[in-house]
Amino acid sequence: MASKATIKDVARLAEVSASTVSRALRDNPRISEEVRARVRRIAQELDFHPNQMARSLVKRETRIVGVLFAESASASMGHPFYPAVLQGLGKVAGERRYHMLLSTGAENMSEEAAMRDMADSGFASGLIALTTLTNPEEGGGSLGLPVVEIGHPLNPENSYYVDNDNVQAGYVATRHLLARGHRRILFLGYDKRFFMMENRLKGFRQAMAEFGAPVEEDWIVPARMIENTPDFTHLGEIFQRAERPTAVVSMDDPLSIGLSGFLNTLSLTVPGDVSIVSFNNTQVGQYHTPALTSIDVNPRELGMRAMTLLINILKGKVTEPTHVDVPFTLVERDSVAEPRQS
Amino acid sequence: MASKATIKDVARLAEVSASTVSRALRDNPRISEEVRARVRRIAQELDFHPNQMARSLVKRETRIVGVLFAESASASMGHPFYPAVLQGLGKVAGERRYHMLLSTGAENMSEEAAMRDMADSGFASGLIALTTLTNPEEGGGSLGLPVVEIGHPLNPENSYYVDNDNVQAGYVATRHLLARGHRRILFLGYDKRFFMMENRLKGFRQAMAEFGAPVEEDWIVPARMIENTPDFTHLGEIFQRAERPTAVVSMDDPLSIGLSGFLNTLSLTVPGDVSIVSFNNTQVGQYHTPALTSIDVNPRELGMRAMTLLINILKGKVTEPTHVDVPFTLVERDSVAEPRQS
DNA sequence: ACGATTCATGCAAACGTTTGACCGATTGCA
DNA sequence: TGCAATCGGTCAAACGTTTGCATGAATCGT
Repeated sequence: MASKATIKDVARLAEVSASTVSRALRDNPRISEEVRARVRRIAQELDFHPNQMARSLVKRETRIVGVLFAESASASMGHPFYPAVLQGLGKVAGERRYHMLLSTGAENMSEEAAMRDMADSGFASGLIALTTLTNPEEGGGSLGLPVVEIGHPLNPENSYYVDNDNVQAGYVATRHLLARGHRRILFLGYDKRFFMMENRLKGFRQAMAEFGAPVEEDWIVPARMIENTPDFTHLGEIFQRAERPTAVVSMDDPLSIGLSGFLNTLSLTVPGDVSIVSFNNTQVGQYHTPALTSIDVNPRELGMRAMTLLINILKGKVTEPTHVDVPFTLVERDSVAEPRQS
Repeated sequence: MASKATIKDVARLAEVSASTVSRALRDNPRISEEVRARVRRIAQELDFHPNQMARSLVKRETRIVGVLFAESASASMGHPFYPAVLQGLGKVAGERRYHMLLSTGAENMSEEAAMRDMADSGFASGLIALTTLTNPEEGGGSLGLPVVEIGHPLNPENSYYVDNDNVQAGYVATRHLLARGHRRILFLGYDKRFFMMENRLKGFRQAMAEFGAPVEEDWIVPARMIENTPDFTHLGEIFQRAERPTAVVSMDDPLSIGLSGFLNTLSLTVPGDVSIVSFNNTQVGQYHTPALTSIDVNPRELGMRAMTLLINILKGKVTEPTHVDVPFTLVERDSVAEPRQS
């Protein structure tokens, strides 16, 4: 019991060769029932567990997939989107008996570098990456590992990825407001570093065009952050005009909550004066007053699909670049109303 | 470039033996500057990265720590506490260049089983466990791996663990109410399966005794759950009495929010009619109206300390069973007021 | 100038598996 | 009865490192 039993110990006690033990335990048909049973028993008694290192060394595969969150795993977890994805990943990983290796690359390591690091470490058989940027620096050579991305990849043509249809999402969010009569709509939280945002904006424009509503270019505004909390002071002027926006499509619940508070300081109420359609359908948005109407991008499902896809790739069941689209849902709550007659 | 370069490839091109390459790359002083430089260069050119499997096999250590969340990693992530500790773990793991392996043991695997599984897999050099139960089934033999627990372990005497002082936390929470004049205080969310709860309750009793407030035993109530959301109907009777509680110590923010809503249905307001001191200081509690006064148990710090401790153990810097206490803070917001004159 | 140190490197064994090649004994078929 | 196929198992090589020991060359002290 002192140190772990090896396959040789089992072999000796079962009076067979190591190869036989290996085969017996793996249910190789060339081993007789009798021997198999004996080996099994001994292995049990010795509490033998094959050394995965040795195993992986010769088989050149591990049942480990590397999981890579943008901007160092460590930072991300603040937003509930990531835990949700992780939960999805974990669920199917568990079911399929895979382990997840979290890269937590050094502080300011680039996405690319982190991926390389993870791949080079040799522990993972495949990678899941929450890659979100529009231009990571230089793809570089292949990693020699299958990679499934969550989000919109650089080269959709030859990538495996799972994603939402973000232009559709942007479209639906906007149409929801348009259909209730809004025409002066502001797009909040734009960040051109993210594909996602580009696409949502595209959907926004589509919907606006469809309803013949004009798009004011300076009503497409990024979220300004001061020490991690949004700053809205630059919106003051826009919302104090007579012709102010009557509705906002906002890219994230926390952002929307901030906006809601800011509007209150201007004596504008939500949804009375300004309606909001938000994204991510988080708990905080749900508990906020008013409860936010928000698009749920289904992060858990994103995770599940990504892990399933990767495992299928690893098993050789999938070989062609594949794209899976995870449906989103608009959940209606209390932050949208019809615009006041003006 | 097809398949990865091995140490032998480097050796051949550098015209030295494999052992020399190994030593050169690890800065063994027995290698001359000249050779070291040459080997380095070649390794670089070949984009050589030592195979960690092989390496770990002979060194019998990996730079991987297994991380184990109670009730299957996958389920936990719903509550922000877990991502926060994961964030802490990840931060120091990254800094120290360790990887984290998430166990996602099969669906209904016990904590013990999951730990064994993780240990047997042979990938992890140490374990971090968020073990919370008062009685896991049978400790069983040692795992042969150092384990750091987050939370109160079964055998504090010979365990490594990091935890809050939960009796003190319970005490402080309760005193906060007592000091404002409350005497009829209900303890909500008790669950005897958790050490944590036992301790907080102990602190509760201490404070009550200190202020000479009587403890009604049936005011120590568990959280009843219906499909994952709390059910308060059984509290109706208690809160409709004339001598109802004027304050509640509640074990979790989401629970408190539920309670708050329930009280409203009884035409009781928070904090006007009932004050609440909550635990976990989550975002939802912060955004809720009224914003919750809540005890922050500092989950991120818990994670950081746990990882630091484990790595120190692995490096042999710590050998004696150690306990680190992470301070909590009571953050005051709007859910506590003085009781109405009655 | 010579044996004793030190220095820089190579050799080979180990780490614990898996797996293709091999081998003797049964069995099947004609 | 002879020969091939099948069965049940063993042997040894391989996976890619690390590391104790051996070795030959250079350096040193006397």
